[in-house]
Amino acid sequence: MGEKMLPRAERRRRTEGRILDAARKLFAEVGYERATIRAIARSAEVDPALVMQYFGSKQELFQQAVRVVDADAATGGDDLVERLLATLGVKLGEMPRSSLAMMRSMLTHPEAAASARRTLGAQIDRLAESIPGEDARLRAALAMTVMVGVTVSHRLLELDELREAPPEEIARLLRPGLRALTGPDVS
Amino acid sequence: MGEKMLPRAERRRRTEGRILDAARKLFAEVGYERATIRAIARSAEVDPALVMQYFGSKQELFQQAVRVVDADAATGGDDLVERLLATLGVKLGEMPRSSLAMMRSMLTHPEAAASARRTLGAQIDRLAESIPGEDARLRAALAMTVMVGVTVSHRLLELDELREAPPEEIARLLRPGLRALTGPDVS
DNA sequence: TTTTCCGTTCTACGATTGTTGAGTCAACGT
DNA sequence: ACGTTGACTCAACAATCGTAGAACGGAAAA
Repeated sequence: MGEKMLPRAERRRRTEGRILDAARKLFAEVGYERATIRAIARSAEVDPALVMQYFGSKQELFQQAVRVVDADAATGGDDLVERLLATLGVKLGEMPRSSLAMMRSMLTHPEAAASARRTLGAQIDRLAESIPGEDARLRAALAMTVMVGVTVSHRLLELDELREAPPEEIARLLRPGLRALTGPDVS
Repeated sequence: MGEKMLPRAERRRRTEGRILDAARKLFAEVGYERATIRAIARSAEVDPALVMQYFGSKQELFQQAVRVVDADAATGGDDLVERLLATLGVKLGEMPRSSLAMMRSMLTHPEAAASARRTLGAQIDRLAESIPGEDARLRAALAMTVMVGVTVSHRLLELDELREAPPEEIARLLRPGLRALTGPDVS
């Protein structure tokens, strides 16, 4: 029908991509445990066994699905706080599926938790470099904590109050607090 | 050995309590899906079938386990922000097991998510009454969002940076941001 | 005591899960 | 043209899950 005959390598790349996309979608929607390999395969229009053959195990499929390209330094020129708000996706309402997949599972799946701690740790390190004072790391951690809270509440819990509000409004209200955290002066 | 002969009603109450405690413990530690009825029963030193007989289903057991007494207005005299920080348990490092159980599962278990939304919504309502301005609800929601972030990162993800920090320090750094959110003046 | 009740356990069912190995068929190298 | 590779499917296994029903045994009621 719609699928023409393609060279083997190309065809493989595409199905592998379809599987990864379906995996990211389902992991992000229902988390690691409830995202069945069978459901993922069905969503990718593929036999469940193929998923195993390509990725070895559900565990490895998950790891590959949440592996991030880590290219969020795109908006690098801006202010520190502005970069945070942009990364949060609060301005555009968008966010990479892989990150959502990781966050959805981080409370119930040990490997996802480890992955989340690693990612958060790295961002805390990077953030702490731009913060003066001895408690730079703690401040950075708390800033990331705010990001986690907003993302979880907005994107995963889908709290009405946040979904209804315009992104710029959220960013505007969050700004002072983040400045107080990352800035040098605290009462 | 240690268990004396007790009147039937009393004995029932105790085992039921043991089951609920074990359920709260496991739900809080590994979340709804991974907290097996068999594991809960083993932790309560009881046969799995008994759990079913008492609570009907795993779903009902969970609901009863996370049902909160909602008595956190104890520290009612304090300031608004101080009450928030106290409720967060950031000062004492404690938090009710039932709340942790609910939060652990809220991203992957639909009913837990609904329960979390309900609880958060109620607290947002209560908080919004003390906040002036038209965006009171959004401000209240964002304040709760911060609480969610800190709790998730600290108590559930067990982020090193937060675990190592003294609670008062965390409260001190969070205060300005929460004041900016709940207070009347924003830049 | 005898009989009824009920806290508790034993055993098992059916469904679903991750995972495996044999099999099919078209695309490839020669 | 031909044998081989590799993408892909079929069917099944073992384990684990929530759950149901029958049975035991001691406490309560008669």
